[in-house]
Amino acid sequence: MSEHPPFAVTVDLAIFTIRNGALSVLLVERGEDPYAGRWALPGGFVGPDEDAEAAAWRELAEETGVSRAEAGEWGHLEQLRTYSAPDRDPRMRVVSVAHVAFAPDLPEPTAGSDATQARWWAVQDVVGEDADAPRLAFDHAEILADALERVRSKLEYTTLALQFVDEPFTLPELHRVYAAVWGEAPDLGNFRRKVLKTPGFVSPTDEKADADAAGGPRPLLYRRGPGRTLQPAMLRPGGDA
Amino acid sequence: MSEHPPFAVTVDLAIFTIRNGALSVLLVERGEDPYAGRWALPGGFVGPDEDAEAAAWRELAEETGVSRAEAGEWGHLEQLRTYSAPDRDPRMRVVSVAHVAFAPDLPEPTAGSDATQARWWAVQDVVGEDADAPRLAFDHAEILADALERVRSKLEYTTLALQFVDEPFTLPELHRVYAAVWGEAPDLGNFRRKVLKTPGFVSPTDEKADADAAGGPRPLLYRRGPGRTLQPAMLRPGGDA
DNA sequence: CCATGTTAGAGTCACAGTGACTCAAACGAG
DNA sequence: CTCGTTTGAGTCACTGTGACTCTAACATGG
Repeated sequence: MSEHPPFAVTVDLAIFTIRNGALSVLLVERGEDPYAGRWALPGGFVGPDEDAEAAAWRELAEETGVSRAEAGEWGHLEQLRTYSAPDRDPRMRVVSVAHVAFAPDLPEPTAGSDATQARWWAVQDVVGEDADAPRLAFDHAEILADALERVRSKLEYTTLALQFVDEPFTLPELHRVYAAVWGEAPDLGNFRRKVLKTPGFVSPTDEKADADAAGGPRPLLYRRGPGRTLQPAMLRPGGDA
Repeated sequence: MSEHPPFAVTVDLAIFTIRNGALSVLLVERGEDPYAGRWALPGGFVGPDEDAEAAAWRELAEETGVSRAEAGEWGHLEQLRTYSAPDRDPRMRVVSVAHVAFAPDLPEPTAGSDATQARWWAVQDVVGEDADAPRLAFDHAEILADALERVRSKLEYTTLALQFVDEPFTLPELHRVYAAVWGEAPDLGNFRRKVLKTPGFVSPTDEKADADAAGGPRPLLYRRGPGRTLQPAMLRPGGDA
């Protein structure tokens, strides 16, 4: 009872956004061993006077280069799960409380202190088994896979997609969020019906979007509604897995 | 970068079962300060060579008095979330990886080393605001509330209810699991239709249960099916909250 | 042995939500 | 002005659900 082994506690973040129509995640290149030169999820140690969530917010603000107050306005952050395999860090015993964060399109990030550079990666280019896909450091490939599953399933039963668009937005824009995250989007007509019939999902404005080079009518603009859950859920097209 | 504050890492378990038709949770009475005499969730420190899940399995076996191999057969255990408020333990910085476990009716438990006694509590008697409801130690009331929400929602979209019954079982028995966990049960006829139409939920046998003192036809016996998810979900009767 | 109360399980009906469509109108580009 | 694209309205068949009813199988008490 008196010999508790010493642990270090960190947070790791899977920060998602949508860039150029593709779901993207922020990765940092490690500057030091172990895994020097490999890409990793941003993260850091939990401070003596903060809990894991506060540490995650702090890292989110640092890593994206916006102030913490600003981050609180647009961002959504939640705990994912904790990874604690004894050998996940070769140096010492490190337990990581992983978090997931969502944000609308952000500027190119600035590198943190312990990383040489940071940039957005299309998720497809990271989880793929291609030769040029980066092999992530530590167990971050597993964390990213879990985070990805979390985002995809949360789109089903919450209004989380709103976190990926800037206000005001159009329904086709919101529809493209689903397309980017799920890889496959529901039928646009049915999607509109579902969103508009769900109380509190979006609130309409009486304005129309600016003209689009692609042609077509100018779609109506909406704002985020107060609703947080979808009942019943929006179903993934091929989502039996 | 070189001064990482020292943390202790523990696991806490919310172990649920159904006793006398009521959802119940295992609590231990603390024998020492802090919170001596108060009831708490069972738990313990994560060992140097195990991850949090292994520690949780070990504690589950210890606390319920069955061997770990046996526990693996009937039990289901999963990580809930991690609690890391800086002041959650007055002695030192302790981060707890909480887990949830489900089991069919178990014998009265044996006390662990650091607890004077352990027993099953009906969940209703613990979360209630009654005068004789125990005030749980640490932040365990919050953990229990989160665990309870996890069980209730998992019943909706998984076949988790199977973990609460012994094989073979009848559909009315399974129905009473939903009644106990949700407080309110769906209509029995509709429940049967839903369960039987869901592929892989239950597999029928050609035997009937023994006679019941309450009368009525002897219900058919079933076994657990291989399916793990429900699509679409089973809806809670008043479950808008 | 019969009447009575209880319960398992089958079945019915109306309704909400969904997938897969079609169609008209609004727009930019050539 | 024409053509291709896109928004948004609308239709139709089908699935799943909630709220029922009805019958038959049981135990118990007279």
